[in-house]
Amino acid sequence: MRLSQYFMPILRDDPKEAEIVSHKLMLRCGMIRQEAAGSYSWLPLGFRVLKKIEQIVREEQNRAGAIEVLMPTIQPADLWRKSGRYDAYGKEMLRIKDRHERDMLFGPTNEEMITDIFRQGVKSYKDLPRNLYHIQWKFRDEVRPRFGVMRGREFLMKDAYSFDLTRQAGQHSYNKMFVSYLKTFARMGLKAVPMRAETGPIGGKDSHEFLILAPTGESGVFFDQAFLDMDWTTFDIDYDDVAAVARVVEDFTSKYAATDEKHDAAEFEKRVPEAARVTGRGIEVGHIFFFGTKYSEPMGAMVQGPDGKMVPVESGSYGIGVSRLVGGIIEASHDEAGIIWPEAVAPFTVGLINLKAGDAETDAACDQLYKALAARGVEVLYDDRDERPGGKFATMDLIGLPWQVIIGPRGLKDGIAEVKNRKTGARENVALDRVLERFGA
RNA sequence: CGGAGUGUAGCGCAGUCUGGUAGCGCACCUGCUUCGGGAGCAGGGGGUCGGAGGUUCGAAUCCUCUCACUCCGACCA
Repeated sequence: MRLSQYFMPILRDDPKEAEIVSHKLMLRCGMIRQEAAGSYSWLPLGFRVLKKIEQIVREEQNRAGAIEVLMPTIQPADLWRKSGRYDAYGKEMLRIKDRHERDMLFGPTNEEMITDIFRQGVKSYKDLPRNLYHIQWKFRDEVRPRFGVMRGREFLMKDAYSFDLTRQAGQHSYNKMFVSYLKTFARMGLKAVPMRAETGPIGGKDSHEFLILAPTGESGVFFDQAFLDMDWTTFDIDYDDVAAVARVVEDFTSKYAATDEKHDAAEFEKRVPEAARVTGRGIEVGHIFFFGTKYSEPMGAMVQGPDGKMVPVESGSYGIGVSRLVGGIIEASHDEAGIIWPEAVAPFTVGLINLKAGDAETDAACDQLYKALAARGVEVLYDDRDERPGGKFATMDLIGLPWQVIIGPRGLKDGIAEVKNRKTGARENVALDRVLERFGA
């Protein structure tokens, strides 16, 4: 993409409504635009990141055996009356009437609808287990939305729902999601520590939330330093191996980790040596629940067991805040100059800087490299604008692409480009004809 | 939902107390000089002053109502 033809409205000053760093940076980079309290348009740069995150989530859900569907944002109220949550959910649920005066609502979550879908399609224990998910916009009419996309009212969420015949099978489904969450967040460069959680309005028996460390997080967190030293990235797992999956869960839940709601100071001090006690703030990026038959019973989601008897299915639900992750990753990865995108979610991999647009030789070298990179599938944002170098550097640092390739007359004399790593700041001179291979192209 | 604040150009702000031609910086347009870490000079464009009523010869400014947004607390992917 040529920056001269892109839509990326950069701001030099922080908009005053932004309080936390991710919100400021997203606005300054032109990633989002606020439309109402807690409601944002996603501009091209932000949209690319959102889609990258969504795709990683999708791949890891599929890998763990979940099956993608898509349910509507607007739901009929009757479904919720059946589960008893229409009244219980309170004002957070946005209620709407259609032209026939039928009660509708903008879905804050989908337990009811998915259970209804499941009920129609599955009658026998032979059809279990199943795990259905979708990635869809939710609306929760928060009393006080804030912090940009971190606590919006409208937000993109992945929610999965598992259905099993027995408690034990349900536990395995829960465990699979637990492990897939570790992998999902790790792929985005995050260490999301699983912590035992309150079940809240979703209700149920077992629950963990996944939190990433960030000073602006909304929850206080207390955990064992050993978590951060664990291997989050390389463990490979056979999701059908019940014992192996359970071992990973066991491994990641055996150490102390709690949010302030569940924190027990005495236990913390007993179980964690002083030097290893980490206390700080965390951002919740995922939350999983095992709730047994809480919804299947009232919703009549029954299957016929081997003995011919009807039994309610055991189910769980599993959420990842996809749009929140965009902010969360920035909170976890930025510096004074701007964002530092982990490569897996970066809107572009390479920022190509033409230091002297209008100079025939520099233009030619940049154009050639730009086309070659693009042709080989490297995502490159080419700053071909006629601007001064300082502004270009500042913009590129601000939007935080992992790599910068800097080409100007000075280096060009010797046939070299400069390659800069945004994260480390390290620069190296690379012969122009070697830049392609430098990016695996 | 309680408490506190703010609405003036794309962004940041002054002007409001004490009514009298709507301003500044950045950004944007034109020209010249510049050009490896946010340049200089000159010229220029852009505003229903959140909205509606009222007071007044005259309202960004005073009065009434209203809407939106932000922050602090209780709740949450």
